[in-house]
Amino acid sequence: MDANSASNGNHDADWNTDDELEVCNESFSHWGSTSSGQEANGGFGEASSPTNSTKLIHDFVGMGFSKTMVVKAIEENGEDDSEEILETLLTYAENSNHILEKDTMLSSLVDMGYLVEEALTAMNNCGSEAQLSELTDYICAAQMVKDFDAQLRESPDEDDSTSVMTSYSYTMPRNDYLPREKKRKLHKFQQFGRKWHKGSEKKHWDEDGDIMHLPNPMIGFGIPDDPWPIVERKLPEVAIGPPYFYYENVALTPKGVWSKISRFLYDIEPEFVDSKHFSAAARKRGYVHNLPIQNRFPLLPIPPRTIQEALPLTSKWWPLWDKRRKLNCLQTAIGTAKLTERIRNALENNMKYGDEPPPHVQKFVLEQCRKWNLVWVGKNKVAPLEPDEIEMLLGFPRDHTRGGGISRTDRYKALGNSFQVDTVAYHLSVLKNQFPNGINLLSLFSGIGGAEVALHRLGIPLKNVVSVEIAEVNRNIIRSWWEQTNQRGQLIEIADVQQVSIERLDQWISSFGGFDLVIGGSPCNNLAGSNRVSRNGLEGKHSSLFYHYVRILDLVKTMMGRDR
DNA sequence: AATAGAATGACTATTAGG
DNA sequence: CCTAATAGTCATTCTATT
Repeated sequence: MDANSASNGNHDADWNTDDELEVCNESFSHWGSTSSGQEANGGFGEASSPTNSTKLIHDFVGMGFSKTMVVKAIEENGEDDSEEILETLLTYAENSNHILEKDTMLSSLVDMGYLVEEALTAMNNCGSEAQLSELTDYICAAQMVKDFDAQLRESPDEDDSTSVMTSYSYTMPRNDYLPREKKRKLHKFQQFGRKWHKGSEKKHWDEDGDIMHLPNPMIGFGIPDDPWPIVERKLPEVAIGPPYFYYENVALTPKGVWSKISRFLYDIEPEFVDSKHFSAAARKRGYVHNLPIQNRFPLLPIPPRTIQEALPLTSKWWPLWDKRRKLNCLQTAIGTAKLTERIRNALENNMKYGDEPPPHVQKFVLEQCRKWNLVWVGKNKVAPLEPDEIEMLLGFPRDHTRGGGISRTDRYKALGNSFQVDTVAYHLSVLKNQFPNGINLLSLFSGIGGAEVALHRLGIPLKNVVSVEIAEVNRNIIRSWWEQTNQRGQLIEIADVQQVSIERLDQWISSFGGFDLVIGGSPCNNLAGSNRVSRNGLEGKHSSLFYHYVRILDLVKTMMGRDR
């Protein structure tokens, strides 16, 4: 049984009670309700005028459908309405694809000796694109958790009060992560100084062996409706709030970066989550926080979790041999028009009569589609996502980044650097019961306000928000969102984290009575894999601003009376 | 025409896992 | 060895405004 689902029911009722929330709800209502029947004039007219069946067959086969399916569809619908035929063909394709894939996977698992129930749960949670090995790992790990749990109940453990660092009861066995002694304060700034003196030898500080490994599947301390029981984790004493804090960055960093981040954030083990479990696009991120991890609940409505559900119009053009159901990570740069043309040419020059393109062409096209997150928008035509589609995939209201004089390029950049709202909101949902009257928020590196949007969509009132964001266009986006959602609290905008001084913090804290949450994701420029120029790690020009997050969090903790 | 801002397209290495 | 993924940077070109 899953310990989670019991807690999912009690919060959704709150969703529509507030006026402001309804505005928000409206902007999401296009999901799932979009009908795909009204367009299809563009580029399709030629097929319907001389209606003889050979031409029809030729046209549809040219679109990538098999001849037998086309003939069958024409028999069913007659040859007058090409719209109807196309719909039928798409239904065939969808069904046969899904059923085939699902069925073979399920029977393989059952053949291997797993229970049908176990197999289905695993398939449900790992997504329809999951490999067999991923599914078996999932089932195996779930079994281990069960056993471990049973063992715990048999022999209640004795407390090891000798160590300040209490152990983490995470659901996966980990021998790779060894929390350090708590000599932090002095030690970490000594280390900080040492890094700057490194000269010729590049990776010296990675050599001490504490490399953090990423979990597989990447579901952190749990995702909605997953069967893994959540065990209470024990935080180091110094890490416990107030304030709560929540730090985020890319999961795939150079070696040693996450160990260091964790070391600076009170040795808390990062929670690595891939947002593909919350949305139709992947987003592998690490989160370090001191929030409770029990009784989380997801944002409603549940967003579409496949490309086909999120972007229904692309299904018309999606070839059978493109098996993608999830998008890759949404980045700041998009594919070029030249690439679209290259792909179109490759397909058209190799499209034999009534057949799929040859394997080497398929391979090339699929590689490029994955690399640049391209979707099918016409016959043999792929294109990058539109900004509003990215907004939707990330959980923002439609047109969140639109207007205010922001360029298309800057929208892509801002969105590519943002939170996935559903994922973050799931982690923050535990605050709702604790703060019925709202929270005071310190939001560092706010970007386009992912944290604010997540809290608002959770129905957690925002009392005082100090938002620190360097880009003016992003501050404009947050301010206009603040006004449009009729926030009653106060929004204080600061441009630079380096200007967040002790004096200012003291002033805010004494005037608000403290911050309830310090949230932020520091720049990943120098950590991200796509960076070919300056992937310098945590000490890079931008990414080293991480240390300001640590500085400010430490100050807030100290001023609020803990950790002295 | 001069200018600034926006758009374009070419540019790998480091991870992890099999 | 292989496949696969990856919140990006930069010089150049285009375009809108003056």
